[in-house]
Amino acid sequence: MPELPEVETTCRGLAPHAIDRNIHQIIVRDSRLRWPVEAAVQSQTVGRSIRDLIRRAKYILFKLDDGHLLIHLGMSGSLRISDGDTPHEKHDHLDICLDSGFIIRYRDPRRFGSVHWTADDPYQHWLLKDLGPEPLSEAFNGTYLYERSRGRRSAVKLFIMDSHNVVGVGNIYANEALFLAGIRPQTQAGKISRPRYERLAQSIKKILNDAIALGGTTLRDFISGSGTPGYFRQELNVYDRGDQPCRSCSRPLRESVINQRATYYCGNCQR
DNA sequence: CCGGACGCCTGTCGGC
DNA sequence: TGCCGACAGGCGTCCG
Repeated sequence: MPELPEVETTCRGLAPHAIDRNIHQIIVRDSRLRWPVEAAVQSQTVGRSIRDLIRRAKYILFKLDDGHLLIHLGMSGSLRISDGDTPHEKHDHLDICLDSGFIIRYRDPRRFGSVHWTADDPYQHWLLKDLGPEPLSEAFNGTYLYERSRGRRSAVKLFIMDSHNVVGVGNIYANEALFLAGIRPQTQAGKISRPRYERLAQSIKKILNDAIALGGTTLRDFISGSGTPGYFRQELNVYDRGDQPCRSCSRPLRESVINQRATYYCGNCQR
């Protein structure tokens, strides 16, 4: 599913088509997403203009003249620009029809994503209000991770995937960042030193920035807002490379499971 | 409070 | 070829 770079890429792809366009119509073909699509998503948005598109964590915020649309892509969701003549396909659950004739089309086979409307400060929405800092902000750094992790006994991989601690880091980039930082994923978060957290924070920033620069990672079906795949897959050092040679030391990579999630690391380079 | 497991849902892939 | 289980990029909720 989309992690931060894929959501950012989606946002950037949509923005030129979306900003300053008026919402002409919203078609909801299936409201049974992670959270039911409420009537307000249609009733409060039609006739409004989109003034900005902002990413917060893995949410895409459509700033309207009045209120905000919030969209999360879940595990299998995508938002892409479609021309008005393209017929909808299976799993195309919602269309945002613009006055330009283009459609922002939401597809989500597994329906783990969701769409909301809020009149109030979107950052105070119940789904957003308890989120941790953005990983690419200055507030996120080694000192923050170090202090936040004291006394935590869970695996560092889970610690950085917990959106209360830092947002946007999913399974792919958690694996990749820990490889770059030379830290074993199963290490207890509370036992890692400050200098190692400095390196981990920098690794997370680097991996996310590099992935954004290449349009994200396409494993099977991710496509950007403008319809192109991401090219970061070829840059992955460990994810989905169990038993293949480490790109740094050539020893076979290891694969294990942490909290029901596939975990990849190099037993030699990561300690 | 913390940590871990579960479930939501569909599609795909590997093994038999 | 067909069936069946495992697994997949997330995350809110529940339980101990």
